[in-house]
Amino acid sequence: MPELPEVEGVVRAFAPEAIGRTVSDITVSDIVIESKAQGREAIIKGMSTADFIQQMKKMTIVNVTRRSKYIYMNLQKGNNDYLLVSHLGMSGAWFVVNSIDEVSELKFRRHIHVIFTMEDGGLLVYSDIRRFGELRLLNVEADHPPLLKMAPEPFDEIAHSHFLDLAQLPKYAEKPIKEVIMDGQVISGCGNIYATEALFKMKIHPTRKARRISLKRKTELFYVIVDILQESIDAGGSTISDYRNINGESGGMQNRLKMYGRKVCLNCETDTKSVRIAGRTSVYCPKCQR
DNA sequence: AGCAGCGTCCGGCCGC
DNA sequence: TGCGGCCGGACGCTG
Repeated sequence: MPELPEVEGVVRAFAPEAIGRTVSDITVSDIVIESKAQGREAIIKGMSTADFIQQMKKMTIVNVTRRSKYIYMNLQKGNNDYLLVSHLGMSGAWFVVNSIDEVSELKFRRHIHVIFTMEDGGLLVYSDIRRFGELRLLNVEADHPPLLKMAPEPFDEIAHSHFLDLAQLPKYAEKPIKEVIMDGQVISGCGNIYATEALFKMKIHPTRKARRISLKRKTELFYVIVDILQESIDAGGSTISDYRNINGESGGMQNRLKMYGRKVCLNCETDTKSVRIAGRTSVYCPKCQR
C-alpha cells in the first residue's frame, strides 16, 4: 500500500512524463460510471462523472507534486488554475503509456478506471484494483477543507514542533502511540508500515499511551519516523501487495523492513504478536517493545 | 463544538 | 474447488 515514500516515487517518475501535456479526452470505466450512477463516491470524488470528464478536457498539467500521501497536479485551462488531487488508496497506480496493452500486469490492466488521453496521443492511465483511491478536481486546495488540516511535510523544519505540540494535547494523551503517529494531522505520511517499523526501532509497544512517552522520547520517535521515510524514499519505496511505481516498477524497501509482516523478531527470535489499533493490524515484538 | 465510533469505497487473498 | 470473512486510508455521518 502506498505511503509517503511510495507516493514520492510515483511523483518523481510521473512528473517529468506529465508536465506540459494537455488532456484531450477522458475515459471512465463502466464500473465507476455505474457506481457513481448509483450514488457512490467511486474514485471520482465530489462531482459527477460527466462533470469530471467535461471539466478535465483541455486541461494542461503544469506541475506535479506530493503532499503527504496525495499527488497534487496543478492544471491550467485558459486563464484559470485548477488542482487535481490524486490519492492512491490501497491499490491505485499510474501508468504512462501509448496503449493500454503496455500495462503489463494483468491485475492492473483489468482494473483500469480512468484514462486520460493526451493531445499528443499518449495515455495517462489510472488503475485501482480495490477502488479505494480518489481523484478530486478542485479550483484550490481550500475547496476540500480536510486537505488543510494535514500536518506539515515531515521533512519541513516546523514538522517537529508541530508533532510535539499535537502529541502532547490532552485528546491524544490516552491514545495508543501508534494511533497518534498514524494520524495525518499529527505527522503526515506515516501509515501502517512505517509506524510499525519506527516503533520497533524505538522499542516502543504500539499500544503504549502517548502520555507515557516522554517529550525526549517523542522527539526521538519523530526523527526515527523521518529517517525511515527518507530511507524508504531512497530505496524506491516498499512494493507490498498492490503498490507499483509508474509503469509497474517495484521498490526495494520491502526487503529492509524489520517488523512489518514478520512472524519472528529479527532481534530476539521471539514470535511476533499482532493487535488491532484504530482498526488496523499492528505487529510488534512482545519482548523487545515495551 | 468537538469527538468517538462506525459506515463507506472494494477485490485479493487466506483458511476452511 | 468454492466461499465467507478479513483487510485497510481517509472522509462523512451520527449520536
